[in-house]
Amino acid sequence: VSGDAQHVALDALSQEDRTAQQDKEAAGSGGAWDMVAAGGRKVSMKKNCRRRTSKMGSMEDDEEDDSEGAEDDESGGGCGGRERQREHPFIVTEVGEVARGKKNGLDYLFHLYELCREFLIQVQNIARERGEKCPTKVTNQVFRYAKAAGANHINKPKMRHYVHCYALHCLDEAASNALRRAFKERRENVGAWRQACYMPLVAIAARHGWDIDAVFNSHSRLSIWYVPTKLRQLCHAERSNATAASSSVTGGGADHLPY
Amino acid sequence: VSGDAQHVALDALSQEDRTAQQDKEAAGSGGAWDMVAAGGRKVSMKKNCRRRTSKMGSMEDDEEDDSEGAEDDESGGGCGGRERQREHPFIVTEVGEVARGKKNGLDYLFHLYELCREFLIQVQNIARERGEKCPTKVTNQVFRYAKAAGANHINKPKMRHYVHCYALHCLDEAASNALRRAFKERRENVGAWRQACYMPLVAIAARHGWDIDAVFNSHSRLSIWYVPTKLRQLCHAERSNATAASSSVTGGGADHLPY
DNA sequence: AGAAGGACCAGTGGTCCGTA
DNA sequence: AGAAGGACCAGTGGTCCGTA
Repeated sequence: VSGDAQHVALDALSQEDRTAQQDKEAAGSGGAWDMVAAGGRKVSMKKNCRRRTSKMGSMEDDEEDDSEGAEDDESGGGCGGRERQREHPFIVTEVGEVARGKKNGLDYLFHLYELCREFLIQVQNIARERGEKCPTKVTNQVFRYAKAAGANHINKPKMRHYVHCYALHCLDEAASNALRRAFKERRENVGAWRQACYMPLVAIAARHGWDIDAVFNSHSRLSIWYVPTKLRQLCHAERSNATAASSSVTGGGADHLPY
Repeated sequence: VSGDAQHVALDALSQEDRTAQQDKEAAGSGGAWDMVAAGGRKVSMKKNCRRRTSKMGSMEDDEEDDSEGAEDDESGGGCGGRERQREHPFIVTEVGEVARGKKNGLDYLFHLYELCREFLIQVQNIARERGEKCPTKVTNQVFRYAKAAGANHINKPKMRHYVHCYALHCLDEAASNALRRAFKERRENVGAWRQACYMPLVAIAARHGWDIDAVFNSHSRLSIWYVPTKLRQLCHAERSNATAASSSVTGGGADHLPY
C-alpha cells in the first residue's frame, strides 16, 4: 500500500506541472535563487541527475531526451552519474534582494516553506481521495513526496533548522524585515541572524500567555510546522523568569501563573 | 529527561489518590467490575504484585505491609512472585448490568476509556508545567504513564481494539444501548457485538459528509482517540459505493462528491 | 569557521500472534 | 473457539556530525 502510494503521488504531479511551476517561480523572483543561468534546462538536468532507485525504475518511460544536457553552471562538473550538488549557503539579504555569487538569499529560504506547504496540500488531497489518514503538518511523508517529485533542494534538517525564522516572517513581517536589514548592515552571518530570530518570537509568545503552540496554530501558513524544541524551551525559560520576577515584585506570595 | 519524567509522573499521582479513586469507582458501579469481592484489599495486592523493575526500585519506601496479603479471590494462586492475571474477558451486557462470574461488562469497558482520558489530562498538565510538547491524543506515553501509576489493566491493544465501540457509545448512546440489548438477547459474543458497532458509525459518518475524523473531533471525549484504521476504510468504501450508486441514478454524469 | 544534509536513533502508531 | 495483551515492526520526529 505504502509503496503504491509513492507511485500515485508521483503521477499526480506530472513532469510538465513541475516544469511550469519551477519556471513560474524562477520568473517571479527575477530568476535569482539557485538557477541563475540555467533557465529551462535546469529541469532536464535534474531529471538526468535523479538517482535511479528500484522504485523509480518503473516510471522512466514518460518523455524527452536521455542525452546529457549541455555543461551546466554548477561547479563540480555537472551530472556525470553523481548526485545534485548541495545548495549554496544562505546569506542575510533584505527583502527583494538577490543573493550574488554562489549564495542563496532569505526570500528563497522562505519560499521553500511555501513550496513545502504546496507539497503538503498535494499529499492531503491524495490521502483524502483514498480515505487514508490525512497529515496536518509537514511530516516525513511530505518530505519524501517532495523528493520524489524532484524537489531535491528540500530536505528535513534544513527546513526544521530555520522554522522559527519563517515563523517570525509569518507573524511579524515588519520586524522580520527590519532584523534582516540590521543583520545585513552589520555583516552578520546567517547563524547569527538565525539566533536573533528567537527573541522577538519569545516576546510574541509572552503577549499570548506564553502559549507558543497557540501562536503557531493561529497562523494558517505557520500552523503546518512543528514548534521547534529550542523555541519551546526558550519560551518556557522566559515564562519562569517573568513569573519569578513578578511574584517577587508583588511580595513573594503564592506563584500565580499569568493565566 | 524522559526517565526523570517517569518519576515525577509517579509522584504526581500518589498511592492514596489512586486508592481513593479506585474505591470511588468500585462504589460508583456497585463494586462489580474486576474487583468483585476484593474491596480495599485489592490495592495492596496490586502493589505487591507489581514487578520490581530498576525504575520502580527507588520508590518502594512509601508505605504499609510488605507481607503477602491473604489469599485473594483470583484463580491462579495469587501473587507468588508472578504478574497480575489477565483481565477477565468481556461479555455483552446491558447498561447498568453487572457481569457475573469471571467476566467484565461493557460499562467497565467504557469506563476504561474515561480512565485513559484522566491519565491523558495528567500527562498534559505535567507537560504544560514543564513547557514540553503536549499530547492531544492518548499516545504510547499515556499508556506508559497509566501503567506506571499502577493501572495494569489498561493496555494499548485492548483500548485500540474497542475504540469504535466507545465511539458509538459517545455519539449515539441510545443506539449503543439498543445494540447491546439486542446482542445480549441473541446471546452473541463480544466479537460479534464489536463487529456490529461499525455499521451505525458508518451511517453517522455518511450524515457528516463521510468525514469520520470530523465526527471524532466534534466530541470532546472521543476526540482524544485515533480513528481506527478499519473504521476509516469502511467509511471510505461506503462513500465510494454511495457515490457510484447516486451517480448512476442521476445518469452517470461527472462524479460530484457529496460535499 | 560556517553551513548543508545524509543518516542515525529513541520512542510512535499499529496490530499480529503466541498465550491462557 | 473466543479473547487479552506482550512484543514486534515499519516508518516518525528530531538532530548530530561526517562532509564540502
